[in-house]
Order: sequence, then structure tokens, then C-alpha cells
Amino acid sequence: MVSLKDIASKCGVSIATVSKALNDHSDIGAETKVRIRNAAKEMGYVPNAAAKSMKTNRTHNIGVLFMDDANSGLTHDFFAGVLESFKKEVEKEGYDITFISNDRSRPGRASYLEHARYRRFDGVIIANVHFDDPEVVELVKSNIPVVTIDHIYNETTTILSDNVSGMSDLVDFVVAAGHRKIAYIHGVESSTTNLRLVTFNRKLEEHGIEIPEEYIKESPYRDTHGAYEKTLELLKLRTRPTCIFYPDDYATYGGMRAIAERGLKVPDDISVVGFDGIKVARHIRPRLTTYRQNTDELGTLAAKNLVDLIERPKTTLVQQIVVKGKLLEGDTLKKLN
Amino acid sequence: MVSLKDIASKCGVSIATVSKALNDHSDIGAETKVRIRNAAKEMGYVPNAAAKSMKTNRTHNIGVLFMDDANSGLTHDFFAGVLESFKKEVEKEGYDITFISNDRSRPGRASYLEHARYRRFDGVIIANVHFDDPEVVELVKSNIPVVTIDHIYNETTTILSDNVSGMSDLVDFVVAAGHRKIAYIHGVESSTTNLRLVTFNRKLEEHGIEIPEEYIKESPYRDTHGAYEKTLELLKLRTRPTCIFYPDDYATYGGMRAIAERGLKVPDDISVVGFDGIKVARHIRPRLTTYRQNTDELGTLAAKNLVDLIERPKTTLVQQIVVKGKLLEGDTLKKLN
DNA sequence: TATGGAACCGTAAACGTTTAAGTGAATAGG
DNA sequence: CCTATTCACTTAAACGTTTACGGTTCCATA
Repeated sequence: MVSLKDIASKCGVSIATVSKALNDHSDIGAETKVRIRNAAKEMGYVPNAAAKSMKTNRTHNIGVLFMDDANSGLTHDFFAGVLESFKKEVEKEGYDITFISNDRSRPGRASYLEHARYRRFDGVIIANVHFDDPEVVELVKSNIPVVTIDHIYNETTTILSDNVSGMSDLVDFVVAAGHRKIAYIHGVESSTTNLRLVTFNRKLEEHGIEIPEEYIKESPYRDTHGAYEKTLELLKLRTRPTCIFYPDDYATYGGMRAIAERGLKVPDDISVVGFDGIKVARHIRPRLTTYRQNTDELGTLAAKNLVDLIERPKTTLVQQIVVKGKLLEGDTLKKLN
Repeated sequence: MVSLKDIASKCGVSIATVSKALNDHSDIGAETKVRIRNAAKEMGYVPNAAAKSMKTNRTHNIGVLFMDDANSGLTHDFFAGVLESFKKEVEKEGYDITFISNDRSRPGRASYLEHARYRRFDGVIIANVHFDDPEVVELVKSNIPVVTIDHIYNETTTILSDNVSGMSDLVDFVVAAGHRKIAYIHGVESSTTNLRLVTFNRKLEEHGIEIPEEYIKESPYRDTHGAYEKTLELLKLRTRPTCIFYPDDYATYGGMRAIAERGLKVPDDISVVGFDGIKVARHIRPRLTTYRQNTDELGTLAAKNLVDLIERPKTTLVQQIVVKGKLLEGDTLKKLN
């Protein structure tokens, strides 16, 4: 690997001169600059990020922390969409992204914070994790700039998908279609789930609708089998709901399978609504009625805010930003009126 | 950030002693080791990857190069699956992964190779790219250990999904079901596409089946709209095919939409088969008849081979490995006999 | 003729590690 | 008692950068 030293000796100048020439400092003569630059190009010089970072204390590398248990990981549509746009945006600003490994099983592994420090990430984005995990909290409370997706800590900037008005819109839409017997299979305990569930309950109350306890079930995100089982339970009730809410689109498909197996039709016999608006759902019939999250903007805003926090810490404020999604009207909700 | 120097002065020993104590060298006394280690833990010491890499010439960081044009990126099911298992496997071996940015538009950007050299990646995995892109070729021909997915260069280890026998099995299966009028909407020019197309043609020949030219169409991967259009063209033919092959499952859904809009039913009026076996397809009715690629094993094998190439270059050989997939029998193929 | 100041380039320290080589003391062997 | 060996640790150089500070040279100005 050719280094500044090699260029220096070839050009008959000092290392400092080469460094300054390549970084376009003002105290290097014009023709010296071109001479050095030509030599650098000719010799195939590529700077060494590690050496650079030691002097500058900046790595231009951002850590990405997200969960990848059985159900999610990179193949999680929502997360992949956010990460994709996040990546594009930070690359524009000259940053790379590196995953913070989350294999919790290995003995003697580094904690999230240790890993981040080891790589000297300039900043970190956190998404889809168990947000009250002590290791995550430790990372959040550190001095590393952090942006979180869909979870509010007081000390970090957060980009929130619109769970509240998303769920709100969905309930309004379903109620407007004439439904009163509405069931909700919600995700397992998380701040996102809580937001949606509270909103669900509040909206029903607003509409003066009361539902039996058995209409509220819990099943993990993206767990088609769990949704399948819970849906079967709902279908066995004496007074069956006319519409079922699911935690996400994947789960919805699991539920629809249960419905089909019981010989019922969507939406004629029973309606379903999802959440997320995964890409493929737009191309499959019947089209899901669901709430599409704006993953593009979530990722882009997360990137912009994180870069701001890194590069202009004094002038950027920690804030919570809500990104509105969009209700996608599909063919899985029947109008009862 | 606390460094070796801080620990050294606190413990009253030299920096070298601290380094060797933490790396468990044999020439440090037992109680000195524990003293130093305790101090390190207590002071919250985390090594500096950059400094370490300067001495050792190893970054324990692997570069990931893949395409992300409009149709793919991280949200590409196949790639996300491969990357997910790749990531898990290399993390076990103590490696991180960093994306090689592929924003080709930025002026003055680094080439793939330059980027890889800048970060001093120990190795690189290449997938889903335009494999004859000069920049990709340059990277492949460099001295950096490389593993490619689904494309054979002579100088690199390659993990191949099973396009040949996958397509072969599919054709056999479809022909066995009694189909003779078989159309194929294949992906755009790539080595993968070529493999499948050649295999498709060869197998038809083996079965003594001749099809008109109009039965072969081209449409990009994962382009539901393109598949939709091409399917409409096929449906307008005087002698309509009884079965249509698609380049991937997404495209298949696009095709099915076209079929439904023409008032036809799958599989009663026309059969379709996909390729890839994306996760969600298993939960959607009708279930696709498709060929599921074993993304888990593709990623894991890529990781193992790359790590071997990095750590044991003398004893590991460059090779091509084929990972067999599995034909998933769904409900979109009608038996005609 | 000094003087001041650009303009241009070099010196050297520093970032945080690793490691070959060296030092000194204690121990063992004869 | 002398020498060789082992043990435990230190010295110092090196990896490839950046940057504050100095040092020349040269020219314009007083």
C-alpha cells in the first residue's frame, strides 16, 4: 500500500507537504500541488481511514443497531426500507455504515456501547430493538450522538412513525364503514404497541363503542402463525367480530389463512386491516387495507438529523419528529352501511 | 477515551506491559495481569480498532457490495436473506460488515476498490451487482479476498444458488403436470438470467417441446409492472400459453394481477410459477409454486469461505459451490392430465 | 539598506497500538 | 562461585496520518 511517505520521497518533498497538497491547504504552491497529485494518482494512492481517524477523531462511520431475532433482521420490510434510505442519505454526506453486532449469546462479547467505542463510530442509529434493554439504554446515555426510530428517550433525537394518527385514521375509517364489533390482535409489549393500543382504545371510546375483552389479543409482530392461532380463537367466539386489526401486514396474511380455512371470505364475511404497508402487499389480491409507513422519509430524516448532531452539535437540537404515513384503502374492508 | 497509556500510568507499568497483559501474552506475571485487567475494566477501557489495525494490518471488517437501484437494495428479499445469514456467521468469527457505497452519481467519489482500500477491508462479498461493471471487475482482480454470490469469475470463490437444477426441476415439474404451451418472462441480461434461460430452453428441447418465439419475454427482476405488461401481451396471443414462468416471485404477483384483470383464474385458466420463494409467499393464498433459494446456506457458506480466505489463504482453495434450493409446490399450477 | 511580510515548505510531535529486542533479577546447574 | 537459563518487564520503533510551529527565500516598502 502506497503511503504519503512513498509519494513524498518520489516527489522530493516532506510528508507534511504531501498531506497538505492532497488536502488542498493554502500554503502549498500551485505547481507543487499538481505534481504531488499526479504522483499520488499515478502511484494509486488511497488514504488510510484508520490513520486519519487517529488524528482527527472522526471515523465517518455510523453504527447501526437493530434486532434480528427469529422474526425480523434485515428481512424485516419496515426496517429494511428505513435502513435503505438512511444508508443512501448518509452516503451522500460521506459516511459509511457498519452494523453493531447483536449476537447476545457469545460469551465475552462486547456490549453495544463497547462495540461502538471500539469502532469509534461518529454516531449511531437505533431501531427495532428492545428499547429497555440495559445495554441499549447504556448506549443511549453515552456521549455518542444517537438517533432512535420509533422510541422516545428524552436524551435522543427520535424519528417516529405515525402510530397515533395512523391507528386513529384506521379506526375512524373502519367505524365509518359501519363496523362496531372490532377486534385487535396487537403486538407484544413495546412502546409502539402501547401507543397503538392506547389509541385504539381511546378512539373506540370516542366513537362510543364497547368491545368485549376477548376481542383484544396479543401476538408477536410478523408472526403469521401466532396471528393464525389468535384469529381462530376470535372466529370461535359466540359473537364474532366483523373486523380484525392486526399488528402488521405479515400477521394479517396469517390471519387471512385462518379465515379462509374456516370457510369464510374476506371481506364479505369478515374484514381485516393490517399495518405497515409492505411493498408486496400492493401487488397481491385482495389488496390489504392497511396503514403505510413512510420508510423513505423515516430513514432520510434519521440520517439528516444524525449527521447534524455529529457535525453541528452546538446548533442542532434534540427533537422528536413524527413522519406521517398514509392509509391505503384496499379490498379487505367491507362497508356495512 | 482511556488508552493503554492511562492504564499504564495508573498501574505503574509500561504501555507494552499493559498491551501484553490484555492480550494474554505469556511473558507477563500472573498477578500483574489481573491487576492490569481490573484497572482496565474499572477505567472502562475499550481498545481502539483504528490503532490496532495500523499495527496488525487487519481491520476485522468486511465490505459488502451490492446494487441498490430502484428495484432492489436492502429490501430485496433474496439479498436481505443472504446478507442476514452472512452477517450472523461473520459476527461469530469476530468480523463486522460495512457497506461499500454505490452511489455512482456523486462526482469525485471513490471507486469500489478505492473505498475498500480506504477502509482496509479484510475481505469483500459481492452480490446482486452488474458483474461486468469495470469497477466491479477491478475490485475482483485486486488482491483483496473476494467471495461472489451467483456469478463466476475465475479468480474468486463463488457461492451459486442453484439456477440450473432449480430451473430444471421446475420445467420437469410443469411438463409432468401436462403443460406444453409454456411461456417464460425472464429477467434482463445477467449471468443468472442466462443460466436459467439456457436451462429452460435445453429442458424444453429434452422434452421435445417447441414453443413460439412470442412465449419468451424479458422484464426486469422484481418489476411487478413490467411483468404485468408482458403478461397482458401473452394473454392476447391467439394461442395462449397454459403456464407462465416468471423471473421471481414479485414479478409473479404482477403477472397474476394482469391475469385477474382479464377475468381469468389461477390456476384453473392459466398456471404460473415463480422463482425465489420469498418468505411472505408461503402465507399468501394461493401459495405460489416456485423454487425456493436457500438464502441461509448461501450466506453462511459465503461467510465461511471468505473468512477462510482471509485467515488461511494458503490452505483454502478458490472454488465454486452450488447451494441447492427446493421446489415449493403451491396452488398455482394446474395438473392438465 | 534594512525591514516586514508573503509565499512556500519542513520539523516534529502526536494519535493508540503492537512487537522485536533488550535489560535486570532470580533461579538452576555444574 | 560462575554461568546459563528463565521470568518479568521496559525500550523504542513503527504503522499512516494531521497540524502547530519554524525556517527560508524573495520581494516590496520605507
